[in-house]
Amino acid sequence: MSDVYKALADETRRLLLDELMQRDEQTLFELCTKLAMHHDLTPTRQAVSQHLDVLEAAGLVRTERRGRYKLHTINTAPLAQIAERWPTRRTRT
Amino acid sequence: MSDVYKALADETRRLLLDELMQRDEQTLFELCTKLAMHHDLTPTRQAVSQHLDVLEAAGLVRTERRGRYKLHTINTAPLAQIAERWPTRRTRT
DNA sequence: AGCATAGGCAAGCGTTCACTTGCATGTCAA
DNA sequence: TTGACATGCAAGTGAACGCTTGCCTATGCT
Repeated sequence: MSDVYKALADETRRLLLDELMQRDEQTLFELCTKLAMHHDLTPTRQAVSQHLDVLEAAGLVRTERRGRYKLHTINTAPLAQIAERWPTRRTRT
Repeated sequence: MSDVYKALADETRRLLLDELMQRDEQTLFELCTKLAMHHDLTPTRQAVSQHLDVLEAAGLVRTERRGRYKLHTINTAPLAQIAERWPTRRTRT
């Protein structure tokens, strides 16, 4: 779980998760394009690739090779555990 | 919210939140002691103080001065927003 | 085969971060 | 008032981080 928190610390990685929420199974180039179009971010392809590596190592992204394409899919499971660790205590009634 | 994610990136800060979940209104020294007792961590007082500053800046900790004591209390509200940003999609039925 | 496309590897660079050290401020009790 | 206690401020250091650059591998199409 330590890797999950570190993965979320970067804004670009959070935006990548946002884009994957919109649609699963996106390639590196698709995600690069959307960062530029939706968020005016123009990091290099390698930078985005490294971000995706971090997300995958944290278990937040699953990948699948299909021919020369590598498809990325979000996995929200680790995120649910964050809210569970520090649950909002019930207001005394 | 960006500060919230960065605040959570450090393990010591997450443990501080854990301790504040156990009991609110703890002083800097109390938290230092608990890090040592419960987690075998012995950072200096200043290091812990800086961590608490980060947590406060992120809105995850509220403080109140009472005489020479500064009491720290957790605020879980920002944490709930994390799970809301990337909700687990319902499995197709 | 030849070429374009999609992605991978690795070194280098500047910044941020966590931490320590040293000193200063403020509060309370005797 | 004096001393002990709780906290604050600031500079310095080493490591981690995000990013770029340059080159390499692999797949698919004509």
